[in-house]
Amino acid sequence: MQFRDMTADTPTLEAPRGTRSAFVTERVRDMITSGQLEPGSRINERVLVEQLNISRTPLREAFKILEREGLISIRPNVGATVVVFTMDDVEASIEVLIGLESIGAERAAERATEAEIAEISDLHDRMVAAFEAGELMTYFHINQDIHQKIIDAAHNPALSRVYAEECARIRRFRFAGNRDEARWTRAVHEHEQIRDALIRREGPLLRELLRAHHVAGWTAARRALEAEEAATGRAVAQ
Amino acid sequence: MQFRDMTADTPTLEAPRGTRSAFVTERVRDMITSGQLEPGSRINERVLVEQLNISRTPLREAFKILEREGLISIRPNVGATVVVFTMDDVEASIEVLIGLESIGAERAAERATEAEIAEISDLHDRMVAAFEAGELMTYFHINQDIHQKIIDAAHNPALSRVYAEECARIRRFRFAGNRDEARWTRAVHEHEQIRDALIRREGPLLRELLRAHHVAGWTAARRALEAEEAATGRAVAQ
DNA sequence: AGAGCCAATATTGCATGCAATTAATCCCGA
DNA sequence: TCGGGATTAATTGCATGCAATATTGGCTCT
Repeated sequence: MQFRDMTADTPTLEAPRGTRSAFVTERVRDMITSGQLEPGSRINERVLVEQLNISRTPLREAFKILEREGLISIRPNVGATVVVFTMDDVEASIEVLIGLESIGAERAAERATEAEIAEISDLHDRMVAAFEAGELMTYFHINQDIHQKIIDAAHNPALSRVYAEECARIRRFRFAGNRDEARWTRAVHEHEQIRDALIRREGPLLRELLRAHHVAGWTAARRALEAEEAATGRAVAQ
Repeated sequence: MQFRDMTADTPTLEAPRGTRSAFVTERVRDMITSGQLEPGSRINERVLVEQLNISRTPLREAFKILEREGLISIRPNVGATVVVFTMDDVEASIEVLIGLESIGAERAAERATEAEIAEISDLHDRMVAAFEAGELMTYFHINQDIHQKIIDAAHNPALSRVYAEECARIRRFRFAGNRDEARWTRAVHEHEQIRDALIRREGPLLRELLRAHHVAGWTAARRALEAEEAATGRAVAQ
């Protein structure tokens, strides 16, 4: 089982569409989150420039964006290095996500439109289908979508933005726990309760269910990651 | 009363220190948050380049950073425009800040060191002194510092980062309510309770106090901003 | 006069070159 | 053989020029 491949989108060598800056930003971001660029390593501009067949200008613009996203660190006159995530860093982010979902849950229960709830419910069904078919990748993506859609249903643009950003940072680690069959089954069950609470618009319950869901998910994920860490002898990092 | 001058640091025309990119980023950010660059207006690269006496390269890097911060919006082949904040946008951010402080408060009550609590308590005393001296500017800065320090005391780097970012986005609007003398007095009183709750490490109480503090603060701020909006005939925006 | 189209102008996106800074290499002495 | 310092190489930061795109102004036609 390759952890690395779980959430990485297929890295097709597509031609740059839109601005080169946007293209290279997305491309380098993928290279980091997929582990292609090793955490802690320096990023050589020239190598990347040749590899992506663009000039240094858009690459350096991408660096500035990715630094702001917290994926790389730029030291003036030295260069960019891939940020190393420790287990505690991920846990800290999870804690933030829980806090964001807490407020999102209550607001979503109040403000969600029936259409939004129906869409989430529909996503849930498709996620269950993916689970039953054993399609981990599909499950992950729908899962992520459900959580974001619940947040979006709170109708708070700032919340949606911050949540999405923080989510993206730790995407790879979040669902590692579901590799455990028992945990995965349990997660699906929890999601059923989450959907029901949303349909009944029970804010406090929804909030608590989401909190417990994340705590349980992260506990399992952390265990799995620590096992992998022990096996590979490397620190967990994106 | 110039709203614009409240939080704007003295815009000294200092020489660029560090990289030009960092200098120009900070400079343009100040120009936006101070209102020098009008919300909704297009930003002309050439004008800014001449004004700041740098080339387009570092300016364009700054644009990418500021876009990521949500201060400007870049349309490819068209240019950068200053993002317009509506009242609801600010309110949404406040809601996020409340959510972040909620989780921060409980963790801070658990994890804060005695030194951190002492530092916050000290800041509080200095803030009260600024209040009694009627120094609004000083009060604002210390106030902001206190809130950030409480968050920092949660010992969650992700939380500290996200909080600081969101705080910066709406800095100008947050304390507008304190221009009302009565509200200002009340805010100081609330801060006293906040400090006491932290010293006694009463997490849930601290959390609720902070929530109420922000709600009351924003209610007053919103009222003040809407009055200003009516007076100037312009939408509230940074 | 007003709408639509075309040319002229302005502005952006990107590549490249040069200077400044840092990292790597080599040489020398202990 | 190992450490320290100077020289060389590599890398970064920035300015600038050119091509591509969007905007503006003017013109024609209805």
